[in-house]
Amino acid sequence: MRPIIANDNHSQPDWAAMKKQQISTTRQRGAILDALRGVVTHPTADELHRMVRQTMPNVSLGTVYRNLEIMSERGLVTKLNTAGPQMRFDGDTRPHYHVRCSRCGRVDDVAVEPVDGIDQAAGQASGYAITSHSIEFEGICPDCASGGNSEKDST
Amino acid sequence: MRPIIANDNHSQPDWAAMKKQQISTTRQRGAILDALRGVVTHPTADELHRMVRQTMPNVSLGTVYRNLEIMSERGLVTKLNTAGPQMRFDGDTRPHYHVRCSRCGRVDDVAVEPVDGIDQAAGQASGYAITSHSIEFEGICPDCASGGNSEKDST
DNA sequence: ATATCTGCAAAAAGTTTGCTTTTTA
DNA sequence: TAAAAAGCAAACTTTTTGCAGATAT
Repeated sequence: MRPIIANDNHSQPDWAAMKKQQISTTRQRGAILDALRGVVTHPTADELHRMVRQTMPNVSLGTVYRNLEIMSERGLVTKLNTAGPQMRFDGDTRPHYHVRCSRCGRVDDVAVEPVDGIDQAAGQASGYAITSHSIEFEGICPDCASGGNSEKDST
Repeated sequence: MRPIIANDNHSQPDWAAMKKQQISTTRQRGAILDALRGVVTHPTADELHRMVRQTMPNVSLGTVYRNLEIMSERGLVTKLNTAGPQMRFDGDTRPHYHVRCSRCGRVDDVAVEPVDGIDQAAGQASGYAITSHSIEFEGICPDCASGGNSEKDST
């Protein structure tokens, strides 16, 4: 069970990654990437906007969207296709699976080994040229299970 | 490879299923369920609306949404969490996986055996009480691969 | 008869876009 | 100083909702 640790002590944003991808290194972009990498959750654009605003109060939501888009194109972050009406983003671009709490909507990583050979089987069964797959588990998170929290309800 | 066949000759809508689920049997609801069961694709609400309108021209989009919602709650249809901005629906409620064409956005069934034991592994790894999982493959569909069509582009 | 449902239109929610000014290379 | 990006607001797309009239049990 490989722990997926958040990168919490940011002295400097990861300008190197941006330079390598040939996108300009703006303060906002740095802050957005930092915020996303600083959490193990999978925030929506709006949540990220609120996070970034704590240190940079007039970043606009449009900027957050634009940067998440460009950074996902360049492989610095990942767009998640989880259930629910909003896009979610992941600062960990290594392949891994996700689980969504059907009660509160929270999305966590699942550290199981990638299922092997399934892309090939799916290719044969469907006739598609498969490039990847994603798995989303659904269940009740520990917090919700322990009677605790009773947030959103996003089933 | 179990073929998933569409139910194309509808003499009568499936009133029995609705009665069993205690929801009233309206013409619109019957037509929507019929339309969805009549295709192997996974239409959006809007596509379904257009399909139903061919035989029932003043069904409203709101009615389509409301019925898909209630029928998915009662297990007559399934809401799909595929990538892309729109919800898609599936008239086949048996557990199975899906593949989405990254070029044209089309979504098909994938007849591979459900991966066994993975829910338990995910439960241990995450601490969630897992109830289910879904897999979405991504790739290029045969039509797009053969140079043919060049529709939406929904990557 | 009464509860449920429909059609319509307006409202919400989420995301994208146009434009002007500011920042980066 | 030319190209890219930010901020702001308006536009767009998809889904939900309120309400009056119609339909189902």
